[in-house]
Amino acid sequence: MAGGRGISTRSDAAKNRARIVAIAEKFFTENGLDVPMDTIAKQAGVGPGTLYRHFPNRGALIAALVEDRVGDLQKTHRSLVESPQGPAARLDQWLTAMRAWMTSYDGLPGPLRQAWEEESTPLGANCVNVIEMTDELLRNAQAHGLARAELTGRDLYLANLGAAWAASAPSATKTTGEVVANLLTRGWQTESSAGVAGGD
Amino acid sequence: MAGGRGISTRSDAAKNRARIVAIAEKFFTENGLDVPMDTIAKQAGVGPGTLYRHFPNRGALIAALVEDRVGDLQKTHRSLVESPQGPAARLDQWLTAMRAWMTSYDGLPGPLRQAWEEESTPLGANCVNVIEMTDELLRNAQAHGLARAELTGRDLYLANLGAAWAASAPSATKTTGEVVANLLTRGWQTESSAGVAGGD
Amino acid sequence: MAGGRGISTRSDAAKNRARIVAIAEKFFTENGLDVPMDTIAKQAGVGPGTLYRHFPNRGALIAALVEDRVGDLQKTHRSLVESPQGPAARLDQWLTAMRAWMTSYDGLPGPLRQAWEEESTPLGANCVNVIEMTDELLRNAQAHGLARAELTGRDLYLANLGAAWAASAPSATKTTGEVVANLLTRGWQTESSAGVAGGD
Amino acid sequence: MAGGRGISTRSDAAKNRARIVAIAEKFFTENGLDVPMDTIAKQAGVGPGTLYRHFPNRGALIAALVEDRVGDLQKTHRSLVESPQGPAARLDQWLTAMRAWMTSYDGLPGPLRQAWEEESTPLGANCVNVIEMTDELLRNAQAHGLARAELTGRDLYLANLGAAWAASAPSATKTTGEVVANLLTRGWQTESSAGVAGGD
DNA sequence: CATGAATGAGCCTTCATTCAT
DNA sequence: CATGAATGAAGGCTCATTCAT
Repeated sequence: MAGGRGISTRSDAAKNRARIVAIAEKFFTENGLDVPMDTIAKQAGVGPGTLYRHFPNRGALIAALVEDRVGDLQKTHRSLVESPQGPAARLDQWLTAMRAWMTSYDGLPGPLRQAWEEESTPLGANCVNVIEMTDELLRNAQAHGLARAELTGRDLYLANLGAAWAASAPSATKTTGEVVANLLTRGWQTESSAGVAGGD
Repeated sequence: MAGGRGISTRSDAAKNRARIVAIAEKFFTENGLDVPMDTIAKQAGVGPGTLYRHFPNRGALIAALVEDRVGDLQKTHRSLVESPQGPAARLDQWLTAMRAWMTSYDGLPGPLRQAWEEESTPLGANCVNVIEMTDELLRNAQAHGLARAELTGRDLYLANLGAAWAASAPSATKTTGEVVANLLTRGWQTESSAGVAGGD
Repeated sequence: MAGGRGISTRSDAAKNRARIVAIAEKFFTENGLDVPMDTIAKQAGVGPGTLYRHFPNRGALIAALVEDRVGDLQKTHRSLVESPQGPAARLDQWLTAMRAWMTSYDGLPGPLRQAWEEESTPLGANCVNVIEMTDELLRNAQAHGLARAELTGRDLYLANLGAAWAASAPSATKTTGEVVANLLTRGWQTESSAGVAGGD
Repeated sequence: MAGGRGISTRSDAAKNRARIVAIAEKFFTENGLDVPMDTIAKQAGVGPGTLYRHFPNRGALIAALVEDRVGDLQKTHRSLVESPQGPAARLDQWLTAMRAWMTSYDGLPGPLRQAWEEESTPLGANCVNVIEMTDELLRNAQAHGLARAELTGRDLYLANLGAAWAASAPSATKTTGEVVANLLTRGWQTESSAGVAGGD
């Protein structure tokens, strides 16, 4: 119908992709991840076929959006790595940022848990990426004796994913998230009870 | 309960209900909570109408199964309350038992998070119940200075729900659960980092 | 359970039947004929089995209620037959009363149309009865040259049933019924158009 | 409509839609409006999804079929308007045609009564349309003193709808419709009884 | 005679994804 | 490369009526 020669067509496609991403971003932010694909396509002014050309399935679309946000997260990571703060503070801030990323969209923890450690899937690749960044900051804290030695980035990742998920509970307040996070940082024990329960 | 003469007409109903519960238990355990109601009915050898007579909706069926398991949990609670162990150890064991309960069925944390603090729904009532038991053991630990004073049963409940959820990740190993739980108990910080990062 | 000897049981049954009728009357009046049988049984404090013992099916229950109202209609008929008014006025009043009967319950015209001329069904028997009463008053009017000779009670019955049905339209006003009835009485033609259209 | 190159993709959709309409027409004619949607879909050789794509609900499907028939009715209207016959005869013929339309399918009067005067629904729009055509012919008759002045198109529409409904009674004969219609035209009174009973 | 448990066909939709045009 | 039509499984639920207890 258009009849351009090739390059123009490509830019068409790029424009479409961009519009889809923008609309999906909006819808996912406002309504969570449960929006039907058709709705997104319609809003983006394209047919579902076009949507599926750019993103072979729902997961791919989510992954693309998530990837964008991972970009921001990487910036945070870089700035934390170079930050003058102590390793523990850095890790702490990192985890907070990570949880924010995990709750970018309502319902995101689900796919994130699903893709966890699946290096092959696009979403999984991002997860691995985030885990590695976590690992880096964690190791640094461990090197200074500020974080328990037996922990890994994976552990922190998954635990915080659970925290992010829990904090999205219907009757959860804003505080809820912080409390749960705090628990992950300090545990429920006091120093005097250490060794008495759990652990090791 | 079954009994001899006159009173019943319930013998058959009870039998059916029991069969439904047994089948649901089986399916939920094997395939998670997403089994179609009709499948359960069919397998139980009853019509959908009968299923819906006993359990007006999927939530009610889940609640019934969960309630059974809460029974076990209560026993655990009682034995812990009377246990000679120290308060911290008791709380620790309680939380482990609670997480086991939360993962009775694949997908259970979802409804549990949903019903959380809804006293009116059958499932919510059970949650409240569990939270209270948690609270009791927590307060006891707090009274001995073995658990941080600002925590509540709700906090521990929700955090552990998140942990239970996270530990159900597809590629999670058995260890995963323990590690996350351990994190909730002791936090990631070492003593020397306390105060440097995180909460309060 | 009661243990009376027979007569007492019978009175139990009668009491049940009466309660069912009373409740059904109430429900049908308030919510139309679409109320589920179970609802009526429950409200009447009996099991559905009992309900079905007294009334073998929904139609029978409706028929029983309708029959009660036919009783009133018969009184009206008698008083009209003995009334000093002219035959045309009597017929007119009769038709009004009949339409009121036809709309005793929302949705009644349906079953009435269905049962129409089925002498064998209980509801049909009532219809036949009403048609006969109509016929009597009509014939009287015809004998005085006040009603068109070719009409029968059946015709008037069915036409008024249609009118009753139409007057139950959602956005019908109170006037609607009267207007339609008036149409059935006088037709849409003026005298000067008689013979030009329709008829014969 | 089918066409040659490029524009379409609709050829198949149109074909499907046509098939659906044809099947629905057939089923509705033979079995009344109560045919399950799934049945129609299956018979049309399409999935239920396709059926619902074309007609978002049963009402829309009915409306589409009814609209087709309204087309015929409009032709009748035009030819009557231009007819050399007198206004009363025209109105009479119009009402007959309208009743025929109203009974296109068994059970149609129901939805028609429901949608009556709901300009917003597709079916309602058609009703309004028909009422307006009725009004036009009625006014013409009134202008010549051939129809009672106080009547409106709405009145005639609804009264005839009731007549159409009544004439669909199970044991109604072909004659029944005519008799009832005749009643609406001339009323049951003779001239000599005018004023004695009814109206005004 | 009452009870209420059981039946089970039937209904309307929704949506991720594919593929003909 | 875009379109949007088609798919079709799946799913939750109702209710008139029967019948075992």
